[in-house]
Amino acid sequence: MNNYIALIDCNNFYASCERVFNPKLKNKPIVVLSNNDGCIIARSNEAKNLGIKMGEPLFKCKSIIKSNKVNIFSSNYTLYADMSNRVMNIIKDQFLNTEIYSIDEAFISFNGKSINDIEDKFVNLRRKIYKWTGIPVSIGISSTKTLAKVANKIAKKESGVFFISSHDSKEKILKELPIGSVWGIGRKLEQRFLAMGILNAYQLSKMDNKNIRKITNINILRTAMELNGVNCIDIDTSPISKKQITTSRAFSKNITELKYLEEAVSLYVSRAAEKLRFQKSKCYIITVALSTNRFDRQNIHKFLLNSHSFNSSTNSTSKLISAAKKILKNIYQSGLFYKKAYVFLSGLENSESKQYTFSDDIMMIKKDDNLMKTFDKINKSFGSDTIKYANTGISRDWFMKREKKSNRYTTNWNEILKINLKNN
DNA sequence: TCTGGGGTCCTAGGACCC
DNA sequence: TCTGGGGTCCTAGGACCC
Repeated sequence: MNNYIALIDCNNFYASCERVFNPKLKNKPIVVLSNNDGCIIARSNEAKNLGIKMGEPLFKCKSIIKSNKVNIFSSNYTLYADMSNRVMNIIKDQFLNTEIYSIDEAFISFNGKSINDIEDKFVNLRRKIYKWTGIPVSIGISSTKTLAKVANKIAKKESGVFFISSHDSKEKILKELPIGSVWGIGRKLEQRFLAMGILNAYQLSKMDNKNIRKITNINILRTAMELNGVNCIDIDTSPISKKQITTSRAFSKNITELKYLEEAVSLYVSRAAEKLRFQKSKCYIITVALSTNRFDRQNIHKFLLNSHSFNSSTNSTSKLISAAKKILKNIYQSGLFYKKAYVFLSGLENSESKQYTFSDDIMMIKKDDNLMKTFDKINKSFGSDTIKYANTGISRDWFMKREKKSNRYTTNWNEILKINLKNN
């Protein structure tokens, strides 16, 4: 019995989610946009073949989109998160050691005997996920996470399941894999390696360890070792708490008035505090930042930021909003055109094992805890924002633009898919 | 007109301790 | 003339991931 690692990756995930509920989109080009309908963040294969690039601003590829009748969608995270849960549950049902790595990827660790058995198992899993959710996935299998990533790239191009099984095939594959396509090597490191004549994954795997360590960091040494089949990056099956929580978003238009900035920042604080309570944490530090449009060539780009420390950690939305408003007043400069606001929560600790001090008013803290518990419970049962803080804004004119959003087919009764039997 | 959001980890350097 | 050795913690900034 050998230990293997598989990477299951949903194909063009957001675009595939849209397709599940709209079969007319089959074989048609689709793109999904970022918040504010700004950039392309997902493409179907047909859209990729038209030369539309990942991360490209929409206005730059308008003409290709128009002439090829590409279907455009604003991002619908409610739908994508629900579809992701469905896929992940099927995987977790079958494999004990599953790490949900991102919204559309999961690593699993398993023991296997024969190559044929293993391939059969994953061909079936792939079929099952497609049948039960409508989402196509690719599965790469090998001995380490980094090699499973490599195998997955090939699976995407070929039959959907790919197993790097023999030493010889691995060598050939790594020689054909450009250095910049290795997991963990970004743009900067790619340039450095190319300048040194390290052009592909195979060359990296053959480099001297001390030399790698000298020119890069410990992570890249791990990557190189993983290419040689040595496990260095563990499967993490427990969802660990985040060490920092961020909520930041660009506005649909520039804001100059403090009043609207207060609304936006209060809303972002509410969201961040919800995330904080969801992972059962409290924070000591809140940071608020404002930024002007970094693409505006007429004006200097400004990034204004300040923090507040609490004597006693908190996850109360009211306390956090009140601190955030003070920071905001302090950093705000009139006459600037603000495009984006940020809220960071840091200095996190477990709320259930919190240490109190003599100066803590424990009765008040318990009261706050209960209030927040009720607040979250109501919003969970009746939908997000059923109750909200009034200073997070009523009309929210600055709120992000999402003009091409599809329905939340799976989570909202009013938006459920309707089938017209007459036409069938 | 128009350019995402949310994370993690590592390193270097400073402050400080004995 | 001459100025140790070893450690921790914190922070800012850089690089990476999806």
